Amino acid sequence: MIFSLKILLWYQKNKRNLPWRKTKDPYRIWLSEIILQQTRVAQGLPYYERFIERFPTVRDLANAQENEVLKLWQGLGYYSRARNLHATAKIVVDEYKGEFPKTYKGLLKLKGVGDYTASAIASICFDIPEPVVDGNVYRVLARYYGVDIPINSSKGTRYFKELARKVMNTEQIRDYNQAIMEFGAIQCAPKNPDCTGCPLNDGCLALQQNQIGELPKKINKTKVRNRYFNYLVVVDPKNRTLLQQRKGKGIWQNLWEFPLLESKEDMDVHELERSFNKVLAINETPEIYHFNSENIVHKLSHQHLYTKFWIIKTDTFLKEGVGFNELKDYPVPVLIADFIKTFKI
DNA sequence: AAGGCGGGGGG
DNA sequence: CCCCCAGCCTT
Repeated sequence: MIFSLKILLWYQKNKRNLPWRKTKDPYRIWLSEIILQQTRVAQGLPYYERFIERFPTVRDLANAQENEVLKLWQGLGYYSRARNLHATAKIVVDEYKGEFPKTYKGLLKLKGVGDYTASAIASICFDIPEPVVDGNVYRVLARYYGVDIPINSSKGTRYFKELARKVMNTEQIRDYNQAIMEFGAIQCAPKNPDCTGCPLNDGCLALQQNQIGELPKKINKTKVRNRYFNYLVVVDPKNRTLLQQRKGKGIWQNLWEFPLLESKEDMDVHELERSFNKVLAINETPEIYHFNSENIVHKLSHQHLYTKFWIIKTDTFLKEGVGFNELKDYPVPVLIADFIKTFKI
């Protein structure tokens, strides 16, 4: 039996029951694919349910405020996905009469939709024979066909897309694309895959050559940057605080946080007393103490954030202040959300 | 071609 | 602790 039929057969027996497998609605498929970018099914699933509940149609999503979309996305990471999701919903409603493009090329024009996502939507919704190549597919193909070209090189990108196209099942592309991903996620897992019980073990080159642990190959290039964050949690006489929205280029764009003083190295209370007014417009000398004496280390894949929260009690009434009980409405990074959970005035 | 962008779970 | 996840965008 050929590769694609074995994959399809395995899928029939082993596929999980997932909500986006019950529909061909482009809106729902698109939403599920954006959520699942670089995200495990288990983590994305509750977000998908909440998005569908709150935004049953693309028009509902387009009519929302970005803050609400980001709030619903909070905790899922890669927030450009949420911003692009919202922007694309508006474009689909305003410029495409509420209908998603029905071709691979048309889909590719949407913000936040790249080669993988366009292929997924095209094949699942419109039966277009375009192969998906995600992390799972890279792994399955690299192992089964014994390919040691790095998957994150430009040569690898081209090679695996071509290979995927060559071995796909065009008649059942909708099931096949989901099948090979599901196979990679469950049977051909990244670590300690169950090769003994695998229905494709007889033809698997990596298994024959004892290369399961070495494939797929990847060029490692993650460099971690250390940063020191001092969050200034102002408390005024009416128990209000200051919150601001992150703008510009870096992490957490358009999410909210307390006024931030970033430093080259760890700061103590004396340094903070000297420099807090670079960020805050407070005239008197407030009472300042730290919430955590040891840095809270928040680890992103590419940055380690050594963080202190400073409580600043001021006599000044904050005109733009936000009540602590209103913080729950603002989309914030997990780092801030964790602080809010544990901080009691 | 390379770098930036989150957060969580598993081994 | 390291790796990887239904990737995409900018430079």
